[in-house]
Amino acid sequence: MEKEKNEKNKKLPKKEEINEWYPEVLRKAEIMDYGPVSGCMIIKPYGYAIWEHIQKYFDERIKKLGVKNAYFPLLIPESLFSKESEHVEGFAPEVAWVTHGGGTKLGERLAIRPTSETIMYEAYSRWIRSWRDLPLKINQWVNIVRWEFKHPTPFLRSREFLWQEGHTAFATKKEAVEEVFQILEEYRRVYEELLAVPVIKGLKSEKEKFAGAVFTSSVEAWLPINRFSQAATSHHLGQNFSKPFEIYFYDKNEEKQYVWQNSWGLSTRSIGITLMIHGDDYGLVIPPRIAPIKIVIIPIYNAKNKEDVLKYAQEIREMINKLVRDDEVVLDDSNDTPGAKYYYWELRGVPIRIEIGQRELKDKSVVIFRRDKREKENVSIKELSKRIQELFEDIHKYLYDKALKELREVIIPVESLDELKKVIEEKKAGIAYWCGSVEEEENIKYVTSGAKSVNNPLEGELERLGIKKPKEKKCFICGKKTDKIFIFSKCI
RNA sequence: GGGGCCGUAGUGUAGCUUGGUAUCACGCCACCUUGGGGUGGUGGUAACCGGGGUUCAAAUCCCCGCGGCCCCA
Repeated sequence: MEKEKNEKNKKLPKKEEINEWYPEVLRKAEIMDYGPVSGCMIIKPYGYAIWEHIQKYFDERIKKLGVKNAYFPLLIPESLFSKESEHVEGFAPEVAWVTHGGGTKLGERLAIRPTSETIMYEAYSRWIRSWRDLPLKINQWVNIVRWEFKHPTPFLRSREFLWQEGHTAFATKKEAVEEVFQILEEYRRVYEELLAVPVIKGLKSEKEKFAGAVFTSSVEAWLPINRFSQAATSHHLGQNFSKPFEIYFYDKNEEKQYVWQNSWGLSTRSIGITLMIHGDDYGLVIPPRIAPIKIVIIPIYNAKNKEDVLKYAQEIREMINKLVRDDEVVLDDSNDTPGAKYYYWELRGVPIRIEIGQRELKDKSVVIFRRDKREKENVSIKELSKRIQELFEDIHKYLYDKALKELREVIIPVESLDELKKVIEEKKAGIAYWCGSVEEEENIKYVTSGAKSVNNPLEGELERLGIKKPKEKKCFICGKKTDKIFIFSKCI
């Protein structure tokens, strides 16, 4: 009986019980912990290091596009927050308000930012005067509070989260719209190149677009909880904000013009998406490019050869230090047995493990274990550096391909609402030609008990990802002719 | 938005029906032992989610709050 219990604790079945697997593994691997308030979690160092990788990568990319970082206040006066009507309506239900300072009731409530359009644009209206002030491209890395009432899920749906929000202003609509897709492509890169997660670039439906936007584009990822997740968004705001906020400039002809604006964001949800997709029954599998610890070295010795083996392990470590940062390699010389260390580091998702014992010492080699496939191989130290680099690439590719295969298999072409209903009941996603009407989307949600439109994939996306299209180019509900294809699914 | 289940050391649990010294395992610390997939031993550490009520006495019964999970809309 006790043995049985111990065996059970070893493996964490991901597929069958992912809703328990996910928070349990995240906590055991020390990615996060719960805080005292529901939906507000602690990101522990091992999890935060992943965010730092994402930040570094994206920050460098946007700086090349001329974006500068800044910081705007957390608190937004209600009057300012309410200036754009669609925007307020969209966010009002989930805004957390500061109403008191100490014991004194404030004259005006202050919103804790659920997003920073309003507080930034108040400043933009003072900063932008001439065509020479444009384009203005500012980004901030900050926390956000949105008071969700659904069950919180670590990283994927929490009341407080971290993100970057870019807010840009242009003289012309053309420049602004171009940038929307430029940024969307950067988000695709973050997911596919860094996190090994395939995503679909596309446009949100009228119903699902950002409150206050002219249109919203997104990248979307499929999760093993049988839902799509909005992985990042890039909005074109048109002049919806510049008019109420009076953000205008005088052009070269001395004519007054309102600016054209965008906003775009990527949050810590990206961490949740990545970890949920790649993990397995042994715990996390962290893609090499963001792994806080990339290599763990396990020395295997007995009383007689301990010194020699450890010395050899040290040598190997120094070799590796040329490939990865010193803090990204761990030489685990603690007193646990090798097997115990294997399980420990596998739970934490370290991509590569190097085992070193008497045998390897003798023939100047090491055993390399790759976390993704859980396979071992023997490598001579001459080949070590090269092989590690190959493996990092290969692990990334393997994880990406595996996720892509699942994405392809889960999107099913449908020709009617009944078919969509069936597909959603089977916990998959549907793809259909659809006219995009808000009423029809409400009906879809009702009939399928909760499915939404995910997005309208951009030209070429479905081909790029190898996703099948439906045949007839007419709306699967009203039958009207249309060229627009949408994916439908439950979402988180 | 509606309904249900649950909360005991860091983790997983026993105890709750029928109120009376809180069980076991893992983990953690020390020492010995062991070492190529969770080595074995000895000793130690550590808990009743918070508040209120009932009672001589509450982990146990009642109420409120906080938190976690599930199902339906």
